[in-house]
Amino acid sequence: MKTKTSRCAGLPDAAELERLASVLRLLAHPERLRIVGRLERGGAAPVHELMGDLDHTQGALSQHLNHMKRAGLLQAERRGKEVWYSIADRRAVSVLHCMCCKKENP
Amino acid sequence: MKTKTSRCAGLPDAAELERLASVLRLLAHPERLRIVGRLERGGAAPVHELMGDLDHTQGALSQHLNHMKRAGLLQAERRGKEVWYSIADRRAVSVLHCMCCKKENP
DNA sequence: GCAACATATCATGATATGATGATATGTCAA
DNA sequence: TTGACATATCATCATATCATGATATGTTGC
Repeated sequence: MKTKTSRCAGLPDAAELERLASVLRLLAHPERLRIVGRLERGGAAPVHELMGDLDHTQGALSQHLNHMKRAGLLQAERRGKEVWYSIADRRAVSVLHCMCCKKENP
Repeated sequence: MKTKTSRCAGLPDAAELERLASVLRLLAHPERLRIVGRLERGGAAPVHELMGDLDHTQGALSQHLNHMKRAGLLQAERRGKEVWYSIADRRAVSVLHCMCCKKENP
């Protein structure tokens, strides 16, 4: 027996692959990778602090944060005037770490 | 002391982040994720076999393969009329596995 | 209410990426 | 050398993404 998926058994289906790809698209951006790294190392932070650490304009940073939040990668919590962001999906950190490994096969 | 990068120490520099992001951009596509999964599970294969397994048109598949090859994610070897592709950068597989994990934090 | 601050959203033009169909190149066998 | 097969590349159009600057919303303290 040889179906179209015989060598792809166990792979996510089309809809799930589309979801995985859409999350990866968000991570596939240098500034957003920096945001993930910053939040991993420095912990949760309000936007203006991230602005200082990462050297973004306010509008651009806010859009990056909101995209990642809507995708579930980050979570946000308002504390008074500030909104504190932190990592909500550990796959963001995992992917960053994966990418920083050596690429060679063992 | 509090520099702009004090909470980002150890993160890759801007050029390296751009390189990581460009590799992730390639993986951030459902069809290319399927190609990685197929090559991981079924091993190296010529293009026409991938075409059958993955249900792509020839031109589209060839372009995906070549993009990933140029980025070093895949490698290609000609055997007679055929060109056999296989995975060259294990990060491709790692990222796919990362993405298939549960997203919840422990 | 108003001022000051923190964050979010919008509008726009520039650039990148993707799908498709056509065409070109390379390899082998007869 | 010709034909058949395998793969690569090209041209084009449609769509998505990005950066930027302007503007809007929400929060607090006075």
